[in-house]
Amino acid sequence: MRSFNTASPASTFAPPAVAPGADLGPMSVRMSFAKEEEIYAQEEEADLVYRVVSGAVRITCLMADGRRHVAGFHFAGEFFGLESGEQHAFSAEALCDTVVAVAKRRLVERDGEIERLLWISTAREMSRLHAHMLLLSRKTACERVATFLVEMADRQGRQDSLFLPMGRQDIADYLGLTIETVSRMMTKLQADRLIEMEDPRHVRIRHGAALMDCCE
Amino acid sequence: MRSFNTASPASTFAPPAVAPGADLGPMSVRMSFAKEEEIYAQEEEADLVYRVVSGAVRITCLMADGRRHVAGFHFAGEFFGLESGEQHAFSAEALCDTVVAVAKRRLVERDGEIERLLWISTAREMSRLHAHMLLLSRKTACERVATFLVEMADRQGRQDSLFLPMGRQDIADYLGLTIETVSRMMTKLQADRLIEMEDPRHVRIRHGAALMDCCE
DNA sequence: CGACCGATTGAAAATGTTCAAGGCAGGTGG
DNA sequence: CCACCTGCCTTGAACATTTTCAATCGGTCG
Repeated sequence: MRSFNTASPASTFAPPAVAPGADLGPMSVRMSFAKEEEIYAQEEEADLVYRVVSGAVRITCLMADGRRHVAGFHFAGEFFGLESGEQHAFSAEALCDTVVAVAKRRLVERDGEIERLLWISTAREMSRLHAHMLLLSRKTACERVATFLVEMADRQGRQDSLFLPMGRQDIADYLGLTIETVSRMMTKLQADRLIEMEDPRHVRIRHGAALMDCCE
Repeated sequence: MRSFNTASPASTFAPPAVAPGADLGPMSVRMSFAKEEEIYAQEEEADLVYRVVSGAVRITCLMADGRRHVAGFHFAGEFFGLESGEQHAFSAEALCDTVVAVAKRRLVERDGEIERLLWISTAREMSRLHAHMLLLSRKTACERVATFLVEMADRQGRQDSLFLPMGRQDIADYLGLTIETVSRMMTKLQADRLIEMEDPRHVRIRHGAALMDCCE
C-alpha cells in the first residue's frame, strides 16, 4: 500500500536533499540541528509546527521501561510536530545534519496557503500512519522489511537504489521488530537476490517487482 | 433503535450514545445504517466527510490474502472518512444501528466552525493513531488487551464498567492479535481479579489502577 | 595495534499462532 | 416445550515466528 508515491517535488529525497522553498511563511524561523540532536522532547510544550528544509528527522517515543518506538521519519518538504495535546507525546531528533523551518502553529493557521499545504500534508500523514498500523498489525518480519525498503526508495524518488539515513536500531523500532530480526531479513532478502547491500546503509534493489510482492 | 443490538437485553452505552448537535453544518445529510451495514467501501471514491450522530463505526481493511485489519472505532460525535487518496483505502461499517451525518468535504472546508472542529478531531485522531502504533509495535498481548479496555472505558466516560459493541474478532484485528489470544488475555485478566465479565460484552473493572499498570 | 561501535550470525527460549475441540446462549422447527 | 442447530467464545496442545542471549565480524578512530 503506497499512498504517498505522488511525484510531488516536495517529497523527493536524495540523501542530503533540500526542498526548495520549504518554509512556513514569513513568520517562520530556520534552525539547524546536528546529527542526533534533539529538536523537541517528549513532555515539551507543543505549540509549534515544523517543516524539514533539508536533512531527515526521526520521531520517537520511549516507554517507561525503556522500550523504544519510532513513529516515523520525515524528509525535506515534510511537516511534523503536529500533536493534539498540549505537550509532545513524542520527541524529534535529527538523523543527520538537518535544517528545519519553525513557526507558531497559530500563525500558520492564518496563512491560507501554508494552511492548505498543512491539510494536504496531514491527510497524507494519516494515510501513512494507517498503512503503518497495517504493517505493525498484520505483516510478517520479512514483509515489514521489504515494505520499509520500498517505502524508502519511493520517498527518495528512486527505484533501483536507496540510502538509509538511519541505523538498524531505528529501523527495528520503526517496524516493531528487534535489530537482529531486521538484520536477518536484510540478509535473507539479499540471499534471495532481491536486494544487494554495498554496505549496511546502501541498498540496491535488484528485483523491484519481486520486492513489492514481498510487501504483502 | 439506538441501543446496541447484540441480541441481548437492553445494553446501555452511556456517554457517547448520542452526540447532541453532532452534525456537519447545513449542507450535511443524515443517513442510517443497520448493524454490520457498510457505510463506504475500500476503493470507493473518498470526497465525503462523516460524523457519527449515534451508534458506532468500525474502520477496516482487508489484505489480498484475507488478513484483516481494524484501524479503529468511532463513536458519537467523532469524525471519520478523512483520507488523503482519491479512493478509500479502508472501508467503514456500522457496529450496531447507527446514524451518521455526511457532507461533501469541500463544503465543510468553507464552514469556519466545522472546519475548526475537524482540525481538532484530526489532531486527536493523529494522537490516537500514534498511541495505537506504539501498542502494535511494542506492547505484549496482555498489555494490548488491558490498554484496549482502558481506552474503551475512557471513551464511554466510565471507570468501573464498560460495554463492548464489537465482537472478539474485531478486537483481535484491532489489536493485531488472534481471537484466541484476546480471549485468553480476557480470561487471564479476570483470573487476576482485575476485571469481571458478566458476559463477553459486559466488563466490570474491579481494579482500575492495576489494570492501568498492565497497559505498560 | 587495540578498542569500540554497529551489524551479523547462531542457538535457546518465549510469546503468540494454528489447529482442534468443547461450551453456552439464542433462535428455529418439530 | 424441547431438541437441535448455529454463531460466538473459550480452552487445550502442538507448532512457528520472533526474541533473547551470546559470540563474532568488520570497519573506524585514537
